[in-house]
Amino acid sequence: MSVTLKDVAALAGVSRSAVSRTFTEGASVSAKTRCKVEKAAKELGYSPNALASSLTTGRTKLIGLISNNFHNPVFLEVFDQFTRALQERGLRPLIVNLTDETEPANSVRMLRQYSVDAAIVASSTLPPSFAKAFHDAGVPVVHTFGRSATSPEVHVVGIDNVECGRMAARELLARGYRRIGYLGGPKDATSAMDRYRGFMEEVEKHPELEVSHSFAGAYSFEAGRAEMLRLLEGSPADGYFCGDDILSVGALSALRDHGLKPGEDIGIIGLNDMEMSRWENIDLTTIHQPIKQIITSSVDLVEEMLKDPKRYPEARIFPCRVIERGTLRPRP
Amino acid sequence: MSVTLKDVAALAGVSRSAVSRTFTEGASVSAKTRCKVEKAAKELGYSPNALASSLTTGRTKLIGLISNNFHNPVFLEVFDQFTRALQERGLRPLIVNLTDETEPANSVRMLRQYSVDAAIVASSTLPPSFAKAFHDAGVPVVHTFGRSATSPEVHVVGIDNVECGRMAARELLARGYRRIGYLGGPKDATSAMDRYRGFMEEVEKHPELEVSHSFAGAYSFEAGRAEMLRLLEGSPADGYFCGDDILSVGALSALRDHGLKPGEDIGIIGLNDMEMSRWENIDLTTIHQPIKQIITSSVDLVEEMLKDPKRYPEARIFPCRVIERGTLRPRP
DNA sequence: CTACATTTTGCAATCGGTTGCAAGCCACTG
DNA sequence: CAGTGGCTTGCAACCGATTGCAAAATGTAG
Repeated sequence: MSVTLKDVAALAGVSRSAVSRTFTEGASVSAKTRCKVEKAAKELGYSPNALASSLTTGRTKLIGLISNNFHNPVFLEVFDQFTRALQERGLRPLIVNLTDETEPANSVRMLRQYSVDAAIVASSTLPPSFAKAFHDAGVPVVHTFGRSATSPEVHVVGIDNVECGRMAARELLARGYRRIGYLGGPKDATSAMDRYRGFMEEVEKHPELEVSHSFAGAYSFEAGRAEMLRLLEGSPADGYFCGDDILSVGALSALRDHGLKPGEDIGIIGLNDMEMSRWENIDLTTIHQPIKQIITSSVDLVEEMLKDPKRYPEARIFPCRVIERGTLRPRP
Repeated sequence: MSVTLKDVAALAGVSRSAVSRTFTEGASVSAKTRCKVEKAAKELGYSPNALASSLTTGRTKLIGLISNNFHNPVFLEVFDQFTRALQERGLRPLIVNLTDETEPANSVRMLRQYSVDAAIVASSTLPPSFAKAFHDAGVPVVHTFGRSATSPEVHVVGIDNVECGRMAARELLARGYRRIGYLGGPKDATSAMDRYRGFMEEVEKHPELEVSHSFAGAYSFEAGRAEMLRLLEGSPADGYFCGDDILSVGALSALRDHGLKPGEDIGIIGLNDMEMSRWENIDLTTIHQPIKQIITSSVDLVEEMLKDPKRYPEARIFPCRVIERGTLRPRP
């Protein structure tokens, strides 16, 4: 079937060790044998079996990438960045699509079976305990977009969702909105609750405000749209913080159905700044989350952990900022 | 570090073979030993090392998933479906993000190093030769969304892009468009050229038509928008077949900039029927491509190939149909 | 209880590599 | 030329599993 170490060794007239050594960084081989081996390897089209070598080295370079946000377009960017960042470092993404699963047990077992060197939980909805389960099973883990904590149990890279909630509230206030609402993601998503907390904390400083809140069933267009349609049946607020860009886009679609102009009749501010939010026909004012930096940093952290699996847990929090586009009225 | 076969064998007081056999389907073990082993395994939290076993069985259950469409939202669905379909069958997706690479050599080498059982090339832009390279390297391969051929060299699952071009042309004609244009994806994409061919073939039957065509730089919103903006500078057609939904959405955005109403001033028909096309604020008339069926079928085919790697190559072509929404004028 | 068929079991080789160790090689020094 | 030290090299054990084979255990029939 496939060509192995032994075949190359035979052709080159050297021992198997010699072949192995020419293919491992920093091993001691003379220029002469290296040359012979490389020639033989090329001739046979040999490339070393990564899995076999993992048996002795204990390294597979496989990284589990676990996610559940397959209906949010921002995930396409996340996914693109992650796979590229990993590849660039010679690491291989092994994907787990959680769909609606929220228990880590299956993913943990599976990724252990494949001896992944580390796991990345890329989700803003799963609780810290999810990532913790990997840690407890001895799999180094980074929780990207996870809940930030002052004393994290596992590595977390992302944003301060509570602060983002405050930021959104302040932005609405600064633009003169007085009847304001939070339209969040699902109640069981940590990010939805954290953003809610920050938002409420800020608006409660102003007792004169009329404040409302509600939670969509998912981080999806349909859920955002459905929730906004429901709100429009009653007496809606005039400025909303939608807990995520895709919810915002759904909400914008609902406004349009009712003949309402975003930014004029009702204001919307989102969170994420996904590519689509820049599209001229969406033009969403939103809080920018530095996705690329977050992901690069996550992968950096993964690499660090490969060197030192006992690394002391750390939270890397990146600042966000408001991107002004067309869905909030201008500052006075 | 991690608990192995040997540990379980020791605790259960049986040989390593016995342990191995209790974990492999259809091996001969008595109920008694099986029970002892399972108890010991549970106690130690043992789960077999898939990579070690792959050494002897020659099966990894790893499937390479190769793609380059990370800027087209439809890929999110593709990706969701693929990862789920594979997981359901106990297979594990190992991702390769090609970005701009068009040479198969690197991916082939990498996937061979990881001994994937098969590869899926999920791309409508890469040529058949790309997938062929995997086949030639001894890696069973399915080219999903690939160019359909009457005598394929490797397994292809997808649609007949030429026929889709014809279908789009007929639809525009049936609705009374007489100045019609093709706004395709990049010229080096097989799907862009195939759709173009079918489209032209059909319109050339009607010499009275005024026909134009152009190709966007990529399958992306920006490229579609830019190309349509360019067309609007001159004298645009009044009905367009955009070679892909994301191009259509870009084009729609351009129309809006010029104060033109899609479906009234200028007609647009897309291809794919991605989720977003159903959104009320997009409402794109398009040709539906049965993505879910295509992907399920692709994974079925992968499973077949695992049983019989020498399986005779086959093209599985799925019919498409026009989904009427709001961006073409009604049939007379 | 014996003879024979059928399971069940453990031994040992194997999969494709890596690596500690000791021996071999070489050049250089005195 | 013997002695020293630094590189190279091959041997053989090992990583964590699977599996053919033969021995052992069990079951069945006479």
